[in-house]
Amino acid sequence: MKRIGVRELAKLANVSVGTVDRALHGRKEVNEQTRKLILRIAAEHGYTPNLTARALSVGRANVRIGVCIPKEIRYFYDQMRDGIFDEARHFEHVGVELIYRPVKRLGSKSATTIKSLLNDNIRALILVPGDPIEVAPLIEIAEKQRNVRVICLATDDSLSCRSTAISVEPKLNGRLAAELMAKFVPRSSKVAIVTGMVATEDNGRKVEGFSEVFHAECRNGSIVQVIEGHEDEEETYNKCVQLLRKHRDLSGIYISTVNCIPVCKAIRESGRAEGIRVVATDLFAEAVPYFMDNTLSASIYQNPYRQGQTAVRLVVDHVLHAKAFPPTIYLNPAIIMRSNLNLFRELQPHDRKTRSEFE
Amino acid sequence: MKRIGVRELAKLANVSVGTVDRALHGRKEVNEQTRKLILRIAAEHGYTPNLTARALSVGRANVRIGVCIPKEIRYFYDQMRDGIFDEARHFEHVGVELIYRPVKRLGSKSATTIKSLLNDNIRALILVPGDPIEVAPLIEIAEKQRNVRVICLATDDSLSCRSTAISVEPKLNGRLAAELMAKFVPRSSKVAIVTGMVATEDNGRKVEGFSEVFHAECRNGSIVQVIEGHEDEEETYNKCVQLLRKHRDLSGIYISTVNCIPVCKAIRESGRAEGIRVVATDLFAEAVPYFMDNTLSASIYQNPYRQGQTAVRLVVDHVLHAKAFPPTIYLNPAIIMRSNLNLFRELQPHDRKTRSEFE
DNA sequence: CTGAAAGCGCTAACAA
DNA sequence: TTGTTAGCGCTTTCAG
Repeated sequence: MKRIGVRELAKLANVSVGTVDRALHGRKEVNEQTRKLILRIAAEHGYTPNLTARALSVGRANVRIGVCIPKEIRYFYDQMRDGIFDEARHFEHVGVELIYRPVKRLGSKSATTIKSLLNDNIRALILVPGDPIEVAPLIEIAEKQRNVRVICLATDDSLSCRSTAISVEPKLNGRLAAELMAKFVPRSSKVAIVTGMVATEDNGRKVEGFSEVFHAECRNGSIVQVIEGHEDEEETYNKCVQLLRKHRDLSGIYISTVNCIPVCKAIRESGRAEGIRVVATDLFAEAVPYFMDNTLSASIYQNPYRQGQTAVRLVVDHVLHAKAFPPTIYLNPAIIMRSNLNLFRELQPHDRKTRSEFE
Repeated sequence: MKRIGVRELAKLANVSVGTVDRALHGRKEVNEQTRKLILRIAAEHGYTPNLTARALSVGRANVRIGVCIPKEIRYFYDQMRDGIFDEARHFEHVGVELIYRPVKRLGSKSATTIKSLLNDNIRALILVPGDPIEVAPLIEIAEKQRNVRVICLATDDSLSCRSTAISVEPKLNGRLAAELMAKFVPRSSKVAIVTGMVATEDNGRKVEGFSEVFHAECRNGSIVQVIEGHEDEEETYNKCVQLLRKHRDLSGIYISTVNCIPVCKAIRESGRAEGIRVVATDLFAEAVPYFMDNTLSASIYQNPYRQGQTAVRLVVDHVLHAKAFPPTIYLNPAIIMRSNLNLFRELQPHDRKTRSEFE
């Protein structure tokens, strides 16, 4: 079926393109009768606007998307940003435009940034909610008052009425780590968990997931300790040294945070890398040597690039194709091991030109 | 910096927009001198074409993509097709259009289909090369004579001059399987490989990769047998039964083909699922019970959906953004285990509407 | 309330 | 080899 345009619509309704345009956009300056007529004809003929033409006519920035993500913990959010930008670039010609206003760190108060974004005539807002309690009311305003679709990345703000959230389910993270661990270590093994703060919802659920599956899969296995490193290198290192000293028969450690280096160091220095299997989280260049010497057995990768990509894709689908947002999107985490290590984006050369977009 | 257009370029170079256009597109009908001048000015002013305008001007359906992939081994190619179609739909409005002419099975002679596609005025051709020897000359014709960019999916046709190929490197498949296996089984373990035909290049390289890494990672481990099942259920089953009978101390099997059911059946019936770790390839619904009862420990997933998606994306980038094709794209295989099983597309409800595009 | 007409930036057909 | 010009389909004045 041949696509129809405003021109033929006008002809069919015996009006001018101007009127058609007004009717299609529900502007007020049009007779209710003719408006209905035009809409009916449009529907009958399956009219869909040519978005390219619209973008051209209206002069870019049809679809402004605000982006507010942290700039630090460089690896993770760098990848996320790349995913967002790469994807957005593909939809430039239909008028997609990003307004990028990063905050310094995940903890940073983002309220003012978000507010400024909301005043910038955006259609959607992609953000990583640092403090859910601070952010939730802003999301409320965005969605309800400003008609801005909000997408949470990396972690959900379930308190709020965000349109959707994209993340790797933290519990799944833990479960997957546990399944690997249970298959790596012999029965009756003792393992430990190193985390940031259990109080953080995400970390708590990772620990929960790990614990459930580990007990189910490793016969007679036990989790001897859960260490909180508070994302601090030194604290984590010291606590690990103690852990290793205390449990001479430890055979596994699950690191549920990205902060794995101090753990690896402690293990390596203890000379017990052989006997201890480590499952970590995410990936960055400094971790590579620990994969190579087998200190790290595997890592659960949360795919920040794809999270970003997916967010933009969802917005595009929504505004351009009127596709509804799914309530939540749980991505599948990847498992990193020595063999596939070098295929991950984090380890590609930094030149943006040569780097593939297809991790 | 304000963006500059062909118009101002023309003014700056003291020529007309027509000439600018010709220069920018490296068409022959333009003086080498003026071409250089224009390009220099364009570069100096950081000219980038307005893709919206271009898309509009050039009119829709300017990017026809031929698709010739098998219809059978239903799961894998179904997913691939979905990936291709989903991605193409996003670029409909810039004139991307698919011509889908599947062949029955991977073995099927595809020459006539491909030829018909080539006569259909396509800009690019996405195909799964069944028989490289049969297909290579056709690719040659497409690329050299018809100016059609050819993209090989799932497996490379390295004989040919295809623009690019997207696949999971078979050797990596094997290596990853071996790394998992080596971590699952104790040292000095005996394992076996079940494959289709070693003579097939892909299968051969999988076996090669597995063997390399397994020997390196499993101290004193050995591969006691490589079974060729020729993708036949019965043959595979019988050979497995024999294998199990012969090697009472077998502790692992790597199945390098998708045909894992007969292997699982044989193992389960032997009552030795406990003692044998199985690493399989890809995923389909019938395999799920074997994951649930731990007959299957893991599977190396080649991500057909993403292969398809990536192919279309590459073509779009190429024609719309003049991006060069990378010589080869190796995707990262995913590792499927019990915990993340249900996140894979194969196990989602079949309703296309609810199914997410983001495995 | 409606119609006519001028572009948005680029491509391509035709003229010179 | 180069210049001129008419659109692509839509939005948006400006008149009526």
